[in-house]
Amino acid sequence: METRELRYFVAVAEERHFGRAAERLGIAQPPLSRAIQQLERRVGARLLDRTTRGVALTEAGAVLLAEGRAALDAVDAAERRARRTHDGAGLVLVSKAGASEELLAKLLDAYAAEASAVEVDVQLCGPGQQERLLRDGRADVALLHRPFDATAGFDTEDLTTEGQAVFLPAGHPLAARGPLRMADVAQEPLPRWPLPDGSYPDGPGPRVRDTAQLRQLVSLGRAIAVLPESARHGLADDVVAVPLVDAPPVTTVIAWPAHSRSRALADLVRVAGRL
Amino acid sequence: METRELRYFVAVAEERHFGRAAERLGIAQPPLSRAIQQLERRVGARLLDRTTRGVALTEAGAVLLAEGRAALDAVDAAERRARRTHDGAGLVLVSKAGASEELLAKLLDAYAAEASAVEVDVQLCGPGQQERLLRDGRADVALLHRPFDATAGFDTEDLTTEGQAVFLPAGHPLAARGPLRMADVAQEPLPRWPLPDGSYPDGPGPRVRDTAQLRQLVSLGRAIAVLPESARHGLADDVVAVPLVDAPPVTTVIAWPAHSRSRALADLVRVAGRL
DNA sequence: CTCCGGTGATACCTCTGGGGTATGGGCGGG
DNA sequence: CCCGCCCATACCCCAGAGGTATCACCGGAG
Repeated sequence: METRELRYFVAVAEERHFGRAAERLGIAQPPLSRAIQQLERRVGARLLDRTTRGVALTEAGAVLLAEGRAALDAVDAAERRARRTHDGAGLVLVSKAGASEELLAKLLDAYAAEASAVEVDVQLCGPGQQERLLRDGRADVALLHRPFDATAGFDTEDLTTEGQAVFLPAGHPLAARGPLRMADVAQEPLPRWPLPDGSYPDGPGPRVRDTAQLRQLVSLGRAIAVLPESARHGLADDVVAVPLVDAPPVTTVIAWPAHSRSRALADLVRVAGRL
Repeated sequence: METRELRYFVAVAEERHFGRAAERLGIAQPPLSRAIQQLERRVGARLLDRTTRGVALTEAGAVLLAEGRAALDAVDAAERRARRTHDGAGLVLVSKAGASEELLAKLLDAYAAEASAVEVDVQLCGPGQQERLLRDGRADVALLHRPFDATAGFDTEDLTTEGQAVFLPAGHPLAARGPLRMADVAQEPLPRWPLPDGSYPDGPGPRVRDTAQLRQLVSLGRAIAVLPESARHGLADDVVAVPLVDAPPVTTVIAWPAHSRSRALADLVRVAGRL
């Protein structure tokens, strides 16, 4: 199976429409139809149910969509990592903006002190995007937070575990009370995080893309946030953090693709483990 | 990057020789040379150092070889799993021959009793091959044994942990003594297991491919074996198992590709977790 | 030093098959 | 019932993958 065929299939499966998929791929619709037919012959299975209104995935098609996305990411990763190796670029570390800031700073300092340290390119992103970056080779290593981020398919090492706290504007009624419970904040307008496809769930609450944005909204009195304790690091005094005693603990882990074997990555992980 | 290019590159990188790689690929050498040049232009990096005696990998080439193999496995997996879904085939479970036999039997029985059970195709193989089968889609789920098997990149769930024992022919001098220590068997001719590439390390000791073979050799008095305790299950009385008190414990885990989401697999894992 | 064998690269040809345009067939909605 | 939307088919073109013949280069044997 060629990656071209797989890319074509993924486009059609996602658009559920040959015309739109062809446009997205920059080709005409008829060759796309033919390519999918050829792919179906090759796989030996019908992948799409065609109707006059569009297409639907068969069971086999759904499997090929899921597995094919992973395969395309792996191919992209191979190309990107080879190119970056040639360019002499260092490691790309990805972390959620505003999360584990202190830990990240310590890690970067400690690693930079190593004799064999290479340049570390830090990339910040919103939640749920790190896994994708790690999978398609745009990043080499990530800081993830269990149980929020999926660590499936990566090698990981636990770094720290901490409780969560409620972050409130200084004047908020709950700010004066002692430690809170989940029930205390159940009625508050919690922010909405994007789903994996980039859209937001319906409902009240402001839309946020990362913790840094959220911090600003809290400071503006437009939202309250439930975040790991360490998010209080570097906070101005217009936001207060109140421990949330019955929230599940959050573990920060360092994660990397399972088959990675580079010296630089191994050093970074070793340094992280010693923090 | 097309899978064809990647396959060509992996062949040349493995053979370290354009002529042999071309033969293996079933094409002539000149188009292979051109394809690699085109790949190097596309990646933007020299991947091979050509000499008049053959080729050597550059650093970028080594990265592309490692990542490319994983990517090709992922592409193969996508195709195989889609085909098997269409054919209505059930799950393929792979386990090492002779290992965890009782656990495997219980798992298969318990799963078969589920209302929504599908057919489970059991495939037995030698050590170190399960990961490959899981990665390239020839299997859906595996029983692995930590710390012997690499579980990196898979989702896993621990099933049982057990100690190891020495398996001896009934008349062996050590068979009469009580529990043994590692030092007691250090001088014995332990069997040689194949390396990941299929070859065997140099040295004394018989070559074995799986635990079932090994059991027969022990019974014939040609070898002694260090295996998890559960390997004593179903053993004839011409072989005795003596506990090895200071051997590292072995954990049997059930493992599956991280992105697998099939109902049948989820059921099987759930059943395994309840054993 | 020369020559030979083996290695990858180049030149040039062939023809497969991927992509384009034009058009057909079939179904749902107004 | 007809129009519009959507995917499939027919047919053409040419980029590019693959083949053969040959070259250029280097190491080693004599």
